[in-house]
Amino acid sequence: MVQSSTNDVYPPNQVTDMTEIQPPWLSAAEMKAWRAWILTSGRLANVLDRELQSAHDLGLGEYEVLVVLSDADGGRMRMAALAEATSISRSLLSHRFSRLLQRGFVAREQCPDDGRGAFANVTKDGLAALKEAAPTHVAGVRQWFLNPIPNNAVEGLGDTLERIATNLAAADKGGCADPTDSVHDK
Amino acid sequence: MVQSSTNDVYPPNQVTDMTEIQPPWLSAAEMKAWRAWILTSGRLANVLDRELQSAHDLGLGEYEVLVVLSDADGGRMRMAALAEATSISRSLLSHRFSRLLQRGFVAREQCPDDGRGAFANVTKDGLAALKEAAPTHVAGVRQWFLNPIPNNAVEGLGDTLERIATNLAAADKGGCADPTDSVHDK
DNA sequence: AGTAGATGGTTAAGCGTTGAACTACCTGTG
DNA sequence: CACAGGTAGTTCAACGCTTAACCATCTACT
Repeated sequence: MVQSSTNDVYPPNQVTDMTEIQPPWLSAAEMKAWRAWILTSGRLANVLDRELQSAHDLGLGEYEVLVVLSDADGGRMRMAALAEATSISRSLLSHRFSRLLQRGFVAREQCPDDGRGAFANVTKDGLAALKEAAPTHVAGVRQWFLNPIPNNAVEGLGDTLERIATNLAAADKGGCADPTDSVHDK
Repeated sequence: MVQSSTNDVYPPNQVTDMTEIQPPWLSAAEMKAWRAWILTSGRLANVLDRELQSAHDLGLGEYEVLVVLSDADGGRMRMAALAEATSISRSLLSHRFSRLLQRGFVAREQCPDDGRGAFANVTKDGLAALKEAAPTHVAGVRQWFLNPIPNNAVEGLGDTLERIATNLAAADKGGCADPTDSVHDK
């Protein structure tokens, strides 16, 4: 069905010059980076989630909610802001939040200024759970994510990832505004 | 509840020298890279999945299955190999596969050598769907993932990601073997 | 003031994913 | 040859996530 060793969906691998190809397909280096990204992002989330789950009965997503919340001024945030900071939908946050609520890790607080609004709070128990889980998490991040990165590359990688994340945030909000932030801009 | 502007779960930000801290917490640069990773990986998968879903009624995961399968020799693979190549569990693959099966994009084939085994095949329709969806997908990858990466950084990033992915693959298989592949090895 | 539309947040129903249990088959050992 | 244990793949039940609808409140315009 497919005779050559490569498909024609990603670029044919006869083309190995990575500097010229633009719209239609991906150069070899681009494709390698993309496929590695796909594999890495899936596996990394899985491994870290499992580590956290089995050691502390806390999902990576729940952990993130607690981290962001605990880092917020006064340990509280509006739900919408929390959703955005953790990059999940309001609906999903609502679900996650009520799971954390049942465990006593967070609390709701009426917002005085806005009758619709609510503040999310971390509780003492939530902070305790966070502190307990943090070493596991940080060790996992170091082992699986940071260690394989060359020391002098961490900073550059951070910049790049931040640029990608920022573009995507704009996409999620403004429907589909084309990203204004490309490093290839002259 | 939290007085300082930072929490004590990720490293206190008094510590800004990123070269020395090791086991306990993350340096500022490390933490920035990690948090950007978390945001990026979630958002990127969401955006690309939505693009593909709305334009071609195909999930990113399904697309990946078809890509890997179409790239395989003869357009067929054993289920377990396919699961590993796409980095998902056998169970999940089984589900995804049967969804693709219902749409006629793939087919099962008895494995002659091994009575338990099965080959996964891409069908003509599957390849057609793939070809149709590919431009959308590649455009998205370029726009959201590749464009924000400095041109000269793509290759290095690909190497780094591949290293991370390889370590994680080992972790998923051999239970919890410590990663032998760290760039910090002297 | 009164109304239309936007926003904050939750809820309901359906679907995808997960992990364990299960069937069938293969492999090695006595 | 029999049997124990491992492997390939699917299925079941539980759970988390997504989408759309929903209510309440706020804002802007007439």
